[in-house]
Amino acid sequence: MTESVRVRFAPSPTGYLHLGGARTALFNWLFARQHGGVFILRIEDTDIQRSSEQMVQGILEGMRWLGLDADEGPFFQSWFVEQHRAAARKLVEEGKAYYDFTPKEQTDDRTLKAKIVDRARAQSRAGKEPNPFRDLPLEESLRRVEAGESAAIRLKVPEQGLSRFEDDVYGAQERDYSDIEDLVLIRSDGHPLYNLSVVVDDIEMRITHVIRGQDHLTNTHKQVLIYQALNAPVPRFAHLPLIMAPGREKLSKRKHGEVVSVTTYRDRGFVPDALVNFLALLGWSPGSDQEIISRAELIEKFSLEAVNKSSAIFNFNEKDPRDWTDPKALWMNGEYIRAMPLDELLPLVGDQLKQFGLWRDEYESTSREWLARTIEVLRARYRTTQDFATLGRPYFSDEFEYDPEAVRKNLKDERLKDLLAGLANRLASLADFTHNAAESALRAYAEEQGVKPGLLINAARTALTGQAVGPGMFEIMVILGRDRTIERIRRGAAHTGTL
RNA sequence: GCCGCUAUGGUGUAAGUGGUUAACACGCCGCCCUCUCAAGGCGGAGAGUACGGGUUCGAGUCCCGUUAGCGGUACCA
Repeated sequence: MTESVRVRFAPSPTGYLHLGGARTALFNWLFARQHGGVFILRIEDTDIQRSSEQMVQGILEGMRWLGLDADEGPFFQSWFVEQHRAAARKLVEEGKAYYDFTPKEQTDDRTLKAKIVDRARAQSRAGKEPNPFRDLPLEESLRRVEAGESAAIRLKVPEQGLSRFEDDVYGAQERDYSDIEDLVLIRSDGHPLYNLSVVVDDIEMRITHVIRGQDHLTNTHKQVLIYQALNAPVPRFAHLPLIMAPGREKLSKRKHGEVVSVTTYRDRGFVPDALVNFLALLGWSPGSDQEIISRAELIEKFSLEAVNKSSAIFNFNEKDPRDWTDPKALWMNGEYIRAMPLDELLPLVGDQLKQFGLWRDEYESTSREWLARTIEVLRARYRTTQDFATLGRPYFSDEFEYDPEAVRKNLKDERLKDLLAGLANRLASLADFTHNAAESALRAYAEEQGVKPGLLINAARTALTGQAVGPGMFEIMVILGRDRTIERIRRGAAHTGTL
């Protein structure tokens, strides 16, 4: 009987779901789906001080939006603290771990990192000193603990030999036991520590493949030791290369803020499938030239063996508001907006229109066709669904700004004041206000007046939308309808020469 | 300091077991289309594969060294 695949995503709720975490979740999810396995969500909330309910909700929200549904969970690691303690006690009884009565060192986390390095440096220079409590007889240890003396529990790490495991991404891994210190399993205040907790939980949840960030690669040796001490089967491990910020900096929630938060992408108009597609290509490739890959194909083609070993840079530019995130991510999102069925795009655009106060109830009834057509016309030039509400505002509202640059370019000609007024009259007298009728009328009028049609077309576009760019001008007229077209052209005539 | 991981254009990636001028996508530039901007089509610039040594008829691919970046080194996760 072959044990079916069971994987988990185990974020700690000390911040929102960021892109690195999302990609880890995605790869776990893809792996599970591909193997018909189980994807488990476990929130590692044992760091009570830094965890918060709000962050938990944020993570859940992000995963739901991305469509990474868990088959089991969410479980909370804090539920299993007693089991973690019991496991440690068992190891002490079996002589595989011991009570360490060394008083706890005070650490202020200001200079924490430096302290760790200092200590490690001193140790590597002078050599490790054996822990005096490592071989204390069990009876004596228990007596002292019962007497109320506080002690941490440490794992006995072999003094000699080599730890090995095979990583599904990084290959064979080795580490000398002498480089691993007797790690603390349970703090002297009874609080179980990370390495113990994950292992006990992963055993309990019968995890078969641990897929997580590469920052855990070297610590995996410690965890393997705990599995062995607990007589539990060691799962397979696969570590994922890290995602870095420009300049090869670590991607940090604190430093890089919203660009790395999944919810930002939802709020700013990303299509979930597009972000999933983009994330999948960060550190993995199907081995072909294919860039646009559907979720179903991702499930089919994904493999841990094809995951890259080197870290990838997520290339956003904090200064440019138009290119607020990785240009390739924006391009890809545009591809999805262009290619996806209109029925699926409609509600996403609708959400943005609502967010910007541009929604009208008739878009769901009498104007549904109009909305669909308008989105169809606009989608070729937008990269996020939010663009419909910002760049596309003139199509949904009469209140919009005239871009000074566009006015200067298209409405500065003095003759336009009369020409536009004349054009408005011509359009008003049209029997049928259609694309072709409007175009014929405009071209005929231009010829009569001895001007190039382009002059009137570009002027009209700016009069109608305040912009110098946009869809074909007669498309715009049809979208706006006769009344608004005429009104805006007259309004535009007033703008001529204002700048 | 010690241990480990990594290294292909600006970015993301290709280049089965070493085999012709290192490929694709994004971005950038130009042309076509055209009433503008996109989209689309076509083309261009941009790396000789971090550096230095080997092995080999032949190395981005194998080996060694160096450098750089990253990770770990905690009674954090």
